[in-house]
Amino acid sequence: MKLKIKPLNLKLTMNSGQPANFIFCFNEKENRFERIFENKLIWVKQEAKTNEKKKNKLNENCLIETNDVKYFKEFFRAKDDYKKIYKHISTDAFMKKAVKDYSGLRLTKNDLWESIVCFTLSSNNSIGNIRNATQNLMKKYGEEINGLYSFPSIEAIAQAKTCDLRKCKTGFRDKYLKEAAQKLIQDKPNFKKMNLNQVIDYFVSFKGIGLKIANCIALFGFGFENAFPVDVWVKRGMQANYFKNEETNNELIEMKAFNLWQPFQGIAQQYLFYEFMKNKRKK
DNA sequence: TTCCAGGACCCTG
DNA sequence: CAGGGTCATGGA
Repeated sequence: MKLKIKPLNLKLTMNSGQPANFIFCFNEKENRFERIFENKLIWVKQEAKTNEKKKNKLNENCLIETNDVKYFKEFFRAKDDYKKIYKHISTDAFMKKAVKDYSGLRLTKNDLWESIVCFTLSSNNSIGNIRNATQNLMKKYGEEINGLYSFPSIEAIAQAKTCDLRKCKTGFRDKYLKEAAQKLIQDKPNFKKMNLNQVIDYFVSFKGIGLKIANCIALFGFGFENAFPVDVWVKRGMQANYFKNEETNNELIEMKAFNLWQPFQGIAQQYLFYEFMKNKRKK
């Protein structure tokens, strides 16, 4: 079935630092992203007509094909009005360029438990390693369906042996995963009644989860688009653009982001991250 | 070999 | 509460 999501750059979105990057597999033969969800194979693809010269305008490149419209409507947050969002976060020349360069990068709504695992693994880690560890966990603790593996259940990780988690290349984060699963089972938190700050406070109480990762969970797992994860690159980018390149603290950075982009700080953050890192990585 | 990856913990002063 | 060492793992 066809689904219209406007705007959307599928590859950019799926390969960005969101949980999809770690969980979905790219099927080269079929040219599509696929995964197991609720015991069935779901997939999505987009005709790659994005030649470098043909910039993605809002109306272009928005048609995708999928076998699960419902899942991907929610996943891509189809209701988000990016025309309005782009206008709102294009506060200066830097952000205007970021929006232009990464047009079609969408915030995705991810499963909460999957988000917790992926971002717990992200601590002092690289994208490649996170992906590798996630896939290893899926192979060992997920269920095989059509040659792919589902994401491990909370119970499976709660009952896993720490040394077996370690064998999946989770590194020192092995115990964090197990403890998080056990804590969730024990707490039975009622997230529906929680606002952004309550969600962040709750997850910061987990071992291995600090403010940055808690904000990532709030942003990608809950869909709080006003969450604002501050990592090293966001900090540098914010300081370079809005603090005359002077050293500052996260509190002032969050306040600045609030003043500039509220309530879309989380989406602005993604664009700022990629635009700034593109130029500054490798010195 | 050394350094670093979209951090967080823990110990010091 | 600010600053630094430490934590697995793999790639450059």
